[in-house]
Amino acid sequence: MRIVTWNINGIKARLPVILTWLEQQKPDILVLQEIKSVDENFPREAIEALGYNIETHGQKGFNGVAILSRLPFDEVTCGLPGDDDDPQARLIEGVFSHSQGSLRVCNIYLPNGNPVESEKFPYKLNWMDRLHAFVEERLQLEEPFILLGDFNLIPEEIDCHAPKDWWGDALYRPESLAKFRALCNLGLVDALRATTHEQAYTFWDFQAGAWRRNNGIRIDHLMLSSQAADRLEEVKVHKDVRAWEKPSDHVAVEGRFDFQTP
DNA sequence: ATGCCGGGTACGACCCGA
Repeated sequence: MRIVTWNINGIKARLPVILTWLEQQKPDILVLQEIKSVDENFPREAIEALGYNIETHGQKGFNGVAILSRLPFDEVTCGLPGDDDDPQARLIEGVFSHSQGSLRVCNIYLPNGNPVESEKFPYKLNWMDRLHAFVEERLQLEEPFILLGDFNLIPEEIDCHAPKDWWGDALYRPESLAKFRALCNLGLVDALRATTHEQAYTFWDFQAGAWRRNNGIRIDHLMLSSQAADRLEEVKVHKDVRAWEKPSDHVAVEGRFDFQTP
């Protein structure tokens, strides 16, 4: 089973790229961040025509997440618990069946948090506290669980081109990384780092020739419960899509697992 | 380089992203 995360930076602007890529790659599950669309305007028909079930959790203008799946959804959860007044659409989770049981796939768009002096940074840290509590509960289920998406976190020096330039940014500073490590220490495995020690960026800024100069960062992750990590076969960063016409600034990151569909 | 590009809203010019 192939499960992919991709921050597509606007579903409307990216639809041709997504459709072409889905036809080529045919992943079992594709989770999207930054759909920047309300649920009613999500282009369902074109994607359903390729054989996908769709669940969205959108909002007007910004953020928004979605799950596309060849498998039927057994359950869907929208929104991160812990603050009923939070209007930002940043989490959607689906539960699916495989031949040995269930698989829980939780798609997140973790807040960026910049600028650090603004209210956006404490929002990020608070969101991570809420995520920690949520994941702690999920792991108690002791089932295959995949937490994936745009984490807006650079885990280590190797995951950015110029660590000294990034240090202090909301994506790479002590408070953010301490919470990320605490999350990992609940028992989540970073799928890419479990399979390679090589540098593997997932984002290159549109500006300043970042792609041409390979000035990238790794912030899109698949984090696995032990029950999911035991089934991990391969991780692939679909770097080629960054060079397509009208690309997103992020690329797709795929985990291949040996779950068999019923 | 505290926004150079690119997408959003909405139709002029800001907001937002990493």
